[in-house]
Amino acid sequence: MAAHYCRMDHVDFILEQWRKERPDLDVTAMGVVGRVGRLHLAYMKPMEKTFARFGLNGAKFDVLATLRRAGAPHCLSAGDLMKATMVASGTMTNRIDRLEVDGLVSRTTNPEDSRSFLIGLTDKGFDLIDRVVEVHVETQASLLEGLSDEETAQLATLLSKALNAAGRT
Amino acid sequence: MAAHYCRMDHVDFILEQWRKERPDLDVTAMGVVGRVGRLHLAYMKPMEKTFARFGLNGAKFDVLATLRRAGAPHCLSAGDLMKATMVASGTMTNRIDRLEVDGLVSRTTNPEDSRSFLIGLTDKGFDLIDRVVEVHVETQASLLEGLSDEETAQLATLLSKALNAAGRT
DNA sequence: TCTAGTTATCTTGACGTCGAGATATCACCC
DNA sequence: GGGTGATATCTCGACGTCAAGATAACTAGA
Repeated sequence: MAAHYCRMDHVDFILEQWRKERPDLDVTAMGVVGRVGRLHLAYMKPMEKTFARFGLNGAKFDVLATLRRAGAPHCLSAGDLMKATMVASGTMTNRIDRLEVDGLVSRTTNPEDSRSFLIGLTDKGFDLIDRVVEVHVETQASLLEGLSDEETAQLATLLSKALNAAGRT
Repeated sequence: MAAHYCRMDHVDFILEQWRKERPDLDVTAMGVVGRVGRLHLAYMKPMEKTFARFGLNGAKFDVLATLRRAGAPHCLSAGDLMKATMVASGTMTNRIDRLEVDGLVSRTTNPEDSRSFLIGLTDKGFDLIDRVVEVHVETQASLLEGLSDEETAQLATLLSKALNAAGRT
C-alpha cells in the first residue's frame, strides 16, 4: 500500500469525476480555484465563531478592524470603508447602521464635505475590536498550525502571485 | 530603486497597518488567510459573470455540476447534494425549487425511501450544464494565466496541505 | 405490532448582500 | 452667480443563506 503517496482531498475527487465524464476538458485550473473556495470556507467557519463570541460577525468585524488599523483618529468615510472592504454602497450603509445601533461606531458630519460622513470608532468599539483581534489572530494561527513556517511563507508568496495574476485578467 | 524586489499587494498593506498599530500581535497567519479570502473574491466575480451568461449563478451551477459529474443516471438525493455542496438543508430546498421552475432538474420520489427525492437533470439541464462547464473551465484557466505550470502545481499542492491542516483543527 | 429514536426534507423568519435609482452636495467653468 | 457633470450616501426590492423547528417515514428492539 502507498496511501501516504496519494493523499486525495475532496477536490481531487471532483476532478476525477470530471475527467471521467468529460475527458475532453482540461480541469487543471479547477484544482486551484476549487481549493481556494474550500479553504476560504474552512477558514471562515472558525473565524465566525470567534466573532460570535464577542457579539460580532465577519461583516461587523471587517468594518471595526478597518477603522482600528487605520490608526488615530480611527475614522474613515463610508466610501473609504466600501473600497477597503469591497462591498456595495447599500451594504456599507446597512453595516454602519447596525454598528451604530450597537454603539460601536458613530457617524459625524464631515466638515470638509457635507455629502459624506466620518465613521468613527466609539470608545466601546475601540476596546472591543482591540480585544477581538487578539483572539482572531490566534484563531488564524491555529488554522495554519499543520504547515511549517516555510510552507506558510511559500503559500503566502504564491497566493500573492495568483492574486496579481487574477487581477490582470 | 528595488521595486521589483518588493511588490506589495493589498494584504501586505493591511499587515503593515496592523504591525504599526498593534506591534504586539503576530499577523503572519493573516497573510495567508487574508489572501485566500481576496483570491476567492477575485475568482468568484468572473465566474459569476460566466454563469450569468447562461442564466445561472454560482448556487445553481454548483447543483447542476454536481449532478452532471456524478455520471449516469445524473440524479442524487437532496441530502447527497447538501453534503457535496456544503450548504444547509433549507438552502438546498430553495436551490432545487428554483432549478425545477427553470426546468433544469426534476424531483422524483425515491422508490427505496419515500422520505427522500431523487433530484435528476432534465435533458434541458444536461445540455445546459454541458455547455456552461466548457466556458467555465476556460474562465478558470484565464484566471491562472499569469502563473507558470510549475507555480500552478505547487499552489495546488500547498492549498491541499492547507486544507488538510485546517480540517484537522 | 408498537414504540422510540433516527433520518430526510421542508418551512419559516432573520440577516446580509447587491444593484439601480433617488437625493444632496461639490467642483469647475462660463 | 448659475449651470452642468461628478461624487457620496441612502433607499428599496429581490435573492441567497442559515438555523431551528415541523413533518413524514424509516429502523430496530421489546
